[in-house]
Amino acid sequence: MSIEDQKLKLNEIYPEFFEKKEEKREEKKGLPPLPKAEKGKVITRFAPNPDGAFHLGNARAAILSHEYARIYGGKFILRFDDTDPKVKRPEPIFYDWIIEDLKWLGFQIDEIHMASDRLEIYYSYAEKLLAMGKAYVCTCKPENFRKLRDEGKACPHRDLPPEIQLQEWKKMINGEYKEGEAVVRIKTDLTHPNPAVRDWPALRIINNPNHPRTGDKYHVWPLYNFASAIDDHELGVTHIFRGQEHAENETKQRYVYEYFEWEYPQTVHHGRLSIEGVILSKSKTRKGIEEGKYLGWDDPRLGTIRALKRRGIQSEAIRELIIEIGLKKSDTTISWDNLAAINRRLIEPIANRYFFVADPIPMEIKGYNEEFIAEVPLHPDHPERGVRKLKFTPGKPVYVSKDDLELLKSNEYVRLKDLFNVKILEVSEEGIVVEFDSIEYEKARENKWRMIHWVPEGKPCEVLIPEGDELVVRKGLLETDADLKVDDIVQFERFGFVRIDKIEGEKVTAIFAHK
RNA sequence: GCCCCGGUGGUGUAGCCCGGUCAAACAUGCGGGCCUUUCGAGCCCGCGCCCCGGGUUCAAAUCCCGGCCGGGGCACCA
Repeated sequence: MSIEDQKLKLNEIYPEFFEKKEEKREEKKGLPPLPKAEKGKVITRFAPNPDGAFHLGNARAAILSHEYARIYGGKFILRFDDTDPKVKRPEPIFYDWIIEDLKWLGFQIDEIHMASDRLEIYYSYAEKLLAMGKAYVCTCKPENFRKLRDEGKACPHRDLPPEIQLQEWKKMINGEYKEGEAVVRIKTDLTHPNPAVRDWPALRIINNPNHPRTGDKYHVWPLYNFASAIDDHELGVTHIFRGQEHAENETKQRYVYEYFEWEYPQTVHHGRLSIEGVILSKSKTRKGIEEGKYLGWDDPRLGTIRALKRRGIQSEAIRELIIEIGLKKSDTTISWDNLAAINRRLIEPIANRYFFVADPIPMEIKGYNEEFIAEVPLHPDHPERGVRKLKFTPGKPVYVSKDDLELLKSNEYVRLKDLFNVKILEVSEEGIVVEFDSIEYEKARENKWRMIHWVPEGKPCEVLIPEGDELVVRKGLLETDADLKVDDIVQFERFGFVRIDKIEGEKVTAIFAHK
C-alpha cells in the first residue's frame, strides 16, 4: 500500500487523526494560551524595585505580563516594590524612568501603585495574622534564630499567646524596639525541607529609613515576600510572571494565602534572560557608573532599555524577541545577531543613507578635469525622498576609509560609488593616488570591481561602537550636506545602522546599532 | 550541604503534557548562487541539533530510572 493509500484508508477508519494535527499547527505563532485565563478578567502586574534602571532581564516578566493582559482584555498593574530603604534603596529618578521606559515599550499601564504608600495595609494584615496565631514577633538574635531554624526547633517567642504578640507588635510600631531587635515571622512548617521556608520573616525595623517617598514616617517595613503576597491579593492579581529565582518565594507566600483562605494567583516561572557579553546586574552597573567606566545608565554597552533605545533598537524589536522566547523555564541568552536581525527589518525602510568615512585617507584623482556632481538617493527603495549631492572638484582630493585599504592595490580598479571608476596607482596610509578610468557602472560590474564610498569633504563625525565592555570611538568624515537631527536612525553605507546621539555645531556623534 | 528548575543545529525558539504524520520545523548565523549602483533586503541551494546510558514499547526527542552538565534559591534584599 502506498503512503497515499494508507492515508486514505486511515481517513476512513480514523478521521480524527487528521483533524487534531491541523489544530496543533495553528497555535505556533505568538504566545500560548494562559492557564485559567478568562477574557476580561486577567490582571497581571510588574513589580520592580526602583533602585536602578529597567533592563532586558526585567523586561521578560514585564512584557509577558503586559502582553497577556492585552491578549485577554484585562488589566496591567505597575507596582513599585520599594520597601527596602536600606540595602536596595529606591531612588526617585528610577520611578520616572521605569514608567517612561514601559511607555516607550508600548505599554498601557492601567494602574500604578507604590508599596511605600501601603504600609498601613501591611500592618493591618500583620496584626490579623498575629491575632490569629499565625505569626509572631521574634526578638531572637538573628544568629540564634538561624541556629534553631536549622535544627527545626521553635524559638522561645513562637508559642507565646496572641495577646503578647500584639503587645510586642505595638512595641515594634511605637519604636521601643530598634533595628535588628525584633521581626515579625510567619509561622510555617518548622520541619520544611527547605530551611529558608521555615518561619520566614515578614516585617522588620529600619531605624532611619529616610525613604525617598515617606521619609522617616515609618520604621517598620515589610519584606518582599510579605508585601508582595498581600498586594497581589489586594490588587486582584490573577496571573504572576516571574523568574525561576522566585519559585521558592511562592512556597513562602502560599502560607499567607492559606491562613487567609485566599486563592493563590496562577504563576508562570520563566528562566533568566541575558544578552551576549552584556552586564545586566544593577549593582555592577551602578559600580561601573560610579567608577566612571560607564557614561551612565544609558551607556551603549549596557543592557538597560534606555541603552538599547540609545543605540537605535526599536521597542518593537525587543517586544518581538521576548515574545519569541516565550515562557521557557530554561535560562536564555539572547544573541545580538537575533536582536539585530529583527531590528534591521524594522529600521531598514526608515533609515536614510549617508556616506561616513571612518579614518579618512586622502585620494588624489588624476585624469578627470571637470566638476562632477554625484546624486545619490537618500534611500534606494524610496526615490521620492530625494537625493544627496556630492561634488567632485578637479585638483581636490576625495577621502576614503582606512577600512578599505585592503581593497586598494596598485594596478587594480575600484569604483567610487555613484561617481566613476578609477585605476589605482599608489597606495599608502598617508595618501592614495588614482587615475580616472571610466564612468559607467556597467564596466565596474562586468569586471567585478569593488565599490567603495567616499566624501569630497565632510563634517567631523564620531561613531561610538560598543564592543563587549569596550566603547570604541571611530572618528571620520560625514558628507557635509547630511541633514540630520538627534534621534534620527540612519545607515552609514557599508558601515552600519546608527542613531544620531548628539549634534554640536558641525560635529555629529552617532551610536552604532548593528551592521 | 539542603531545596527547586532546566538540557533540541553556532544562537534563540517549536515539538515533549496526550509516543507513531519528526531520518525533526521556524528564525538567526555560516557557505554558495541569482538579482541589485554599496551594504542590506529579496529569491534559490547547501551546512548544522534531539546531553549520555539503561528500561518500557511493535514504535521514544516525547514516558520511566540512573548519570553527567548548566542555572537558580537557601538574607531582618527584591
